[in-house]
Amino acid sequence: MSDRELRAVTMADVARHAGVSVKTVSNVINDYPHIRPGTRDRVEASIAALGYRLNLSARRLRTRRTGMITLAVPELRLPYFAELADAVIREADVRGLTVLIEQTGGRAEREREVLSGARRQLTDGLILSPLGLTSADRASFAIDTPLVLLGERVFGAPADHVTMNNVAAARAATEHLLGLGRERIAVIGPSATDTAGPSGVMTGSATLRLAGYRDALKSAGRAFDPALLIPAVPWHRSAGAEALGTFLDGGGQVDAVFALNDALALGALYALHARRVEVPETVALIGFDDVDDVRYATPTLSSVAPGRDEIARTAVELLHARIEGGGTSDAEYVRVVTDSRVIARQSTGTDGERVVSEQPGSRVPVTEQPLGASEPAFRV
Amino acid sequence: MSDRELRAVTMADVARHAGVSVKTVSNVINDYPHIRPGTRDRVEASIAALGYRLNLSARRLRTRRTGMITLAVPELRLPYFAELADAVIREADVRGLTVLIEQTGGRAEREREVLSGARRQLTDGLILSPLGLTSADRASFAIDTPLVLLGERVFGAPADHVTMNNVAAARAATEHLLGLGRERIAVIGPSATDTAGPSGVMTGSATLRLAGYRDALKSAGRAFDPALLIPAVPWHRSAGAEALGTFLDGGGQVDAVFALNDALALGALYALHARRVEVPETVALIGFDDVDDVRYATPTLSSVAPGRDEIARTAVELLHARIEGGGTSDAEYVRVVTDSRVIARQSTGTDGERVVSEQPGSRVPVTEQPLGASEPAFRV
DNA sequence: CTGAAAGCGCTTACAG
DNA sequence: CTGAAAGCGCTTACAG
Repeated sequence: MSDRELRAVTMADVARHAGVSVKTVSNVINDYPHIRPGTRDRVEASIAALGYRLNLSARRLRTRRTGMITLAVPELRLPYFAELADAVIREADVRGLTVLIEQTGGRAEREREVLSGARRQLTDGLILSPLGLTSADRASFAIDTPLVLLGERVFGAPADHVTMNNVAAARAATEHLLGLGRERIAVIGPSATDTAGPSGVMTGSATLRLAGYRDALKSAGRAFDPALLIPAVPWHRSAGAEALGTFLDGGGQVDAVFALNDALALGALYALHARRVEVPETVALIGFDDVDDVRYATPTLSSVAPGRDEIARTAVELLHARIEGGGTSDAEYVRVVTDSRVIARQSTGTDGERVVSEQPGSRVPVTEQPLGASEPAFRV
Repeated sequence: MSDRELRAVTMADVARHAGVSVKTVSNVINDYPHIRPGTRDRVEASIAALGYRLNLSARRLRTRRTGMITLAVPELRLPYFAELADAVIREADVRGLTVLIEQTGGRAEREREVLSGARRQLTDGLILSPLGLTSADRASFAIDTPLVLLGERVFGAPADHVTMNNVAAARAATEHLLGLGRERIAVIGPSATDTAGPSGVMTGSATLRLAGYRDALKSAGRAFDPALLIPAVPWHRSAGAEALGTFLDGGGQVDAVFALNDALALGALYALHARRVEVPETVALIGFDDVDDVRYATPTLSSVAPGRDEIARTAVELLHARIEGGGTSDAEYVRVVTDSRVIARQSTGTDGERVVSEQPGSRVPVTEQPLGASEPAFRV
């Protein structure tokens, strides 16, 4: 005999019981001002007495608001995204928003579904970290719900963007390795196409971080050696271990490794250990993301802290503002680049933890690109 | 000029456009049988032409179903829970359910909120992994929504349970260490109260796993030495590193460590490395949970695979059945114990990966406990 | 299959 | 503040 089968207690019941109008009950529940304390008490007593509970579906039908937002990430089991989700949930909580998490697996098809599928209307807005879709799919992002994009996969879409300071941070990470006197610095994580850079247009974390790496080499007067680029996809530990392992077993010689994310770095560390290569003595190693794990690796892993909490906070703030603002029709969007820091630990010869450098972010308005245009902002 | 401000396209509009009744449109959308193909095509063409989209809030108000379930875990950034959430989302997807994730931080107050707060009605049911609430709070679990409990913190609550095979698996893990000839096996993770066991009633992963450890010692004719219990709370890497570090620095002598979860084990590994203690030569180490990380630790970490995917699948299945069944009023609930396996890796002297033993699970009906009664099922 | 209509439980403009 | 009522967009029993 569950309550669910019975007629629900409604606001009208509460109003009758308390001897007030429905409007007053609604006012009490929604915390509107100008209610006499006595009236409020009476209503609250009636709510308790009748066991009344607000029906959220009814409210939503009326207000067209769900109070929820969606966070769509590739995979929750990747520590970076688990930590990001954690941070987004906390930030949303502060604003009274509830977070729905979608996993896309980094597949373009799932990302499109998240943007315009049936579930889209479960929430008032979307924070999406695309991996499968690219700038070429820009039209897919023109949806009539508030949208904030994360990462560097897509540019020129009609949405606010929050991105890491990839080029500057990668450059600083490379400079850190150069500062240790390392000469042959491998990069784990680019794919074959990143190394080429079709038409010079840069998108994707790999391409941007690679550009930072090349910047650093250039400034130091070092030659860029394509043989030191070690492709690895996806950016999981297993791929990092396999890629570096194969490289080393094939006679590859390096004295430092810049892994394009921490999962790859942890995999690389595993491959180095397995071959009895000393870290940092023989090979120095740095990752990117500064996930919790790196503090407990042996040796502890140097990494780039890309401002995960700032990303979460900014994304929720921007989305919330768009939701409150009511429309997504403004032709002007904002691109926020977060502050990042290079953090040295044992894997680059520092005991304990030391902030080696900081890369300030920025916040700039971006005028919507015509859908046909290419995005020239990030040419090398 | 966003669509959100305009009057929405409704089923009535579609019906008018297609020249059919609203009922027919509803039938098409809900995939009911007995619709002539021609009619279906006409309706679908009208839906496309008008850009119609079903209003989920309206449907929910009518059907009292949300199509969503809540998963409440302590923290998403703990790898075990990130992996569990990942698995639950996949299982729910298969059944057309969407998952809302709540983080409780393991705080009793937040857990109570999840059980009966305003957000409870956002979804049709709840999978909760309690950490703060105990069997003493059993009354809090008597809610009128379908509920599945995870873990071993709470017994006798009016809900289905899915738990790991803690005692048997911990016993097997300890036997694995004994089989290596280890004599002084420390346990990281119990709290002060677990070691005592008030009134002999056992709840909590720590107590159950500790019982398995003692079982194994007893069967092997070894004495139990309370000095080898190393308290560590919460079960994070940092706590594991600190706890074992302090123990070793205080002159503690061990040749093996059983960490009550993998995070503690990874922290312990860090503490051992920091003190140049060789693993597994000097100290063998095994964890519990078999999270992804342990495969990439150096050495790779032995662990207990507790059946995470089975837990996710079973929990979603049970919850789904309760939701479809409509009520939670049956006095009979089910307790599912999953199959587990002890997996040996380098930290216990195995190169590669080897399943050392398997512990079969079970599925038993449980009659609801009177709220006043104590739970005698798991006395030592 | 159709057609007309009730009702889910809110919020909110309206008249006082 | 009150009171009576419209309307959000569905689903579904009802009569055909």
